[in-house]
Amino acid sequence: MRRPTLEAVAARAGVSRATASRVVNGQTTVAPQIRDAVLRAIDELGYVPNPAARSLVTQRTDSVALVVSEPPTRVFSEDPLFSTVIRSASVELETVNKQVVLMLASSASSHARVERYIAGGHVDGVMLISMHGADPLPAALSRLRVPVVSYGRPAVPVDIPYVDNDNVGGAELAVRHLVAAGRRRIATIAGPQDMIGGQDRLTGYRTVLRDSDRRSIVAVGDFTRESGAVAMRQLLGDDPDLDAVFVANDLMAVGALQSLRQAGRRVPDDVAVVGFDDIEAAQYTEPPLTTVRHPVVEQATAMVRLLLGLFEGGPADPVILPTELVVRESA
Amino acid sequence: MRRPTLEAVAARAGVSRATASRVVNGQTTVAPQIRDAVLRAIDELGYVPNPAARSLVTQRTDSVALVVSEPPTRVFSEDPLFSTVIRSASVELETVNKQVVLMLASSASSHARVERYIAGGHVDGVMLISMHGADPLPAALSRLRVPVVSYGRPAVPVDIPYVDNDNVGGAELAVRHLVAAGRRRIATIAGPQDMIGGQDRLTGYRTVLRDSDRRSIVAVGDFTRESGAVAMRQLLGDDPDLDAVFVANDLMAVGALQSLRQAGRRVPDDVAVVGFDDIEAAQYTEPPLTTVRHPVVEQATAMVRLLLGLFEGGPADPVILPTELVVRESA
DNA sequence: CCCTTTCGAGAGAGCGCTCTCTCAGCCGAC
DNA sequence: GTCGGCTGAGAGAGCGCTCTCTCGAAAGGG
Repeated sequence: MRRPTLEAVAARAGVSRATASRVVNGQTTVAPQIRDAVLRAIDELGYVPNPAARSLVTQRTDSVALVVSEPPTRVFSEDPLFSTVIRSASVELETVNKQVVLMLASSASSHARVERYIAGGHVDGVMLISMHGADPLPAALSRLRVPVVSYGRPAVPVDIPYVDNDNVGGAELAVRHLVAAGRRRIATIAGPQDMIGGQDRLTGYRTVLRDSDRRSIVAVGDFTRESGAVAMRQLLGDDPDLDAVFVANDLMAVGALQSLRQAGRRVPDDVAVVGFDDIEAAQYTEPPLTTVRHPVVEQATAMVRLLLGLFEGGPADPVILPTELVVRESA
Repeated sequence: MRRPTLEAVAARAGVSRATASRVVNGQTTVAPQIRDAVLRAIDELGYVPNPAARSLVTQRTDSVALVVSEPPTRVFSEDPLFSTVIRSASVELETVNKQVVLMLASSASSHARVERYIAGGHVDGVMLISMHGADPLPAALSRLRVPVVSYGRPAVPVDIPYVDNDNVGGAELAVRHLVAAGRRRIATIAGPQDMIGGQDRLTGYRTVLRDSDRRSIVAVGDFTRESGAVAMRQLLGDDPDLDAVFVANDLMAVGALQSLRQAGRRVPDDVAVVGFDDIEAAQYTEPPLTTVRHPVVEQATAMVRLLLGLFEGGPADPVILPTELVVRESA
């Protein structure tokens, strides 16, 4: 009781296997009545092409890997960003009938697995989400002669086209907003300095502060809520008179708000807070969080398009998307 | 400049293709020195087996589909549950060297796509996450003669083994806690009644209220934060004297807390609140949310094991995991 | 009316692998 | 010394599909 093959379809329709194949693949050089006969046979037999046989000869698989190269327990489940990227990329790939193979590359052993898998030709291309500077995967994959694109600029210089948002510009937007509101002592909770987002957002902060003749007050977190709370306490200890803080992502900003509340500071009256990312939760904090929005969905979509472009021999130029300040009540 | 084939490996090692294949697949009937010669050839050539050719003959693909059958915009990105399930399932499948193909089946057209894909034999089995009663996918997939398991009991009776938590028992735990605390007017914000979780949690609530001689006060939400806020306002309108509310999931509970705050009710002094799910955010609400925890990671892991068991001809019995009350400050 | 062009359909050679069948060689046993 | 059994290796048939090449027939031009 096997599945019907193209051979069976051809036999039933009274044509050759080649002709049946032509119909299945939508070639136009088939006479209408023959085409109909084949389609009828396909329908009656419930024929579905065998993808393994097909990709054996075409050398294509019509699926792409989405590699999330982060310790999954920490980032993946907590940060809604990942779900959004995965969802948007899936939706976009669906439109061109390609599948997403999801791979989590957390440990060194899974790195090896991913490499082997990609090298095996299971997929036509790779979308890589990796923010850590120390990550060896971008370099390893770029050596594999498989089309690779990255969500976010790779932290190490490597020849992979990427789609990113304007982290520096976004941070500048945020800090300029605080300056314009007359804040004098503007601190920042920076992200990890081995991540591009962490670096660039700190750069933006520094640039604006320098230009507006203010002193920088920096604490460093690791993009988790908890680290934001800790960093905020530290900042308050370092400079009890600070009147604003730019936090490099919303998750840490939520933690910072918590610490400010515990320290008896009113937001925004005593301390103004601006975050970065505009995650869902930013709307529901007390008070609602002013933050820098970057177009996650568009970025994911652009990444998919970039990869599809690569398949066709298109250009491999990075794409940078603009950011936007969303003013709520926290600043 | 093609990739090396098994033929090339065999030639270099001076053996037949069959012997090279034996080495690659770890068969023991190969003499040590020949085995070493083959391994050396593999290493020198950088040989990686072609998965399409292999699965053409073995009829296996070593990958499984994870089908998320929900309108993705609404549930997927907002509910951290999904990320956790996806992550846990991926990690578990990694241990047996199988890949996850992620498929979002939101619209009718994507349902068809998923069906075609599964029918095409792209994957060895399917893990289905579908909570909606009206969803035709579980029934469709169960007809396909492919091993299928479900995360959560399918809403329509269909012959698919599943892994679920004890929704009824969990709700009873929550409501009994409120009764024990001396609450008299215990309302509930139920989930959608076309979802199993929605139904069962309401059943649990009703059972305990009946047994403890209290009147039930019900509003229905759709598991989103927003709907929780709306339902809470409605409940306060219906019965301003209510002193407790059991909310069928944490996301709605967060919305409910917001409405309670806006209505000037203190939690838990005026109104006690118990949620369900124990999502990350439950720890960070004002006040921290008392809720029913169910083991999401374990459930996902059990689902994978169930599917792997099916591959080996194992039993197809549903698995029900216990729930646990996490007491924080809201009740 | 014949030859060339075009169009539609078939034949058949692979794609790279697994796996059964076959067989050579070597051992021990009678 | 011969024979049976067993181990290790090769030959070769497919898995189901695509795609080039070939060819017949119909159509059009000289």
